[in-house]
Amino acid sequence: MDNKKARSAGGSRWTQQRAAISEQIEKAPGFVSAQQLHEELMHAGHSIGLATVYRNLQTLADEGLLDVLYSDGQNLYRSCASPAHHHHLVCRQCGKTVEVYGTVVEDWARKIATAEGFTEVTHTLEMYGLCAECTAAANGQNQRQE
Amino acid sequence: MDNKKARSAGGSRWTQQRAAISEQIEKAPGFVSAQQLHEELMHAGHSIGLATVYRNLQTLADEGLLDVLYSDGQNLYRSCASPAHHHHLVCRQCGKTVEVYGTVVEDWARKIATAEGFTEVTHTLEMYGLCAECTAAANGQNQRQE
DNA sequence: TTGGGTGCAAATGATTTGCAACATC
DNA sequence: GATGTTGCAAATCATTTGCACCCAA
Repeated sequence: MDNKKARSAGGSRWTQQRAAISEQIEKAPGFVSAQQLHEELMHAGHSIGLATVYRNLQTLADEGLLDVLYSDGQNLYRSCASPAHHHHLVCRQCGKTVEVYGTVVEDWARKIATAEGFTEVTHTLEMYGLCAECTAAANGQNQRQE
Repeated sequence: MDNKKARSAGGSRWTQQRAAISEQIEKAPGFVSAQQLHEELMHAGHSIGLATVYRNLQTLADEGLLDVLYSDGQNLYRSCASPAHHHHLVCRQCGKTVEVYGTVVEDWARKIATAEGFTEVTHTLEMYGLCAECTAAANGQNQRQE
């Protein structure tokens, strides 16, 4: 659960700061930005430099312990529960996130890429929508908002 | 072909600058950054402000005439040939881009999202890899570079 | 001990914005 | 002629970095 240290790569040390960051991001319900996380950490009583948060977030992401998402001009991070490759279905309205597993996309991507002669293929896939609650809310208040 | 004006939304004017930008980006072989495009325009003899390039790129993208891609801390734009939804397979090395069509991902995404109760689903999918040439080049020079 | 980690503040770099001059409709 | 657009420069803002000090191994 919180024993991320074991999963950490060899080259990096397990400091208090990293522990705090790692812990805090797991509490977050969805994706959070570095700044957001830093603020939360400060409120939680920790005293960590913003740069340290950035540095660790990057390191943790590199080690595969975090998922990264780019949105609105900034990177958002999220604790990555499973080491398995997966995607996200994020609610545009409330931010609710569902982790989606499945090899359909992977297989398809690999097939297409191979057909084109590409190797070392990776991909990024994110899905956005309105979750059930937000859809209901939207319909209840106004037919269409744009 | 180059009659993008017709496709332009009603609220925006078709200025020389927008025409130049629109034209230049169509010549680009792959994705280009705003700065890159601006530089090319200057070289091509046009005198356009960087801000104008940014503004137009955004507008054009909003109108669906351009594809946007975020990579390496900046947005990259590319002329969107077909109005049809498609994805890209980009070579990490040389930037060669292949447009990929197919409904596999779309169908899958819609199915998953619906199952989770989401509506108004959209998604982003980009694929990266090494194209045939770059793969060959990489193998020829060194077994593995990292 | 000792090299990686941290904190701070300054630096960077892409993108945005205020505002007066200007072109398009 | 009115209004959206352009240009420039200054302003933002997320992220990075230099460097002296500190701590985990």
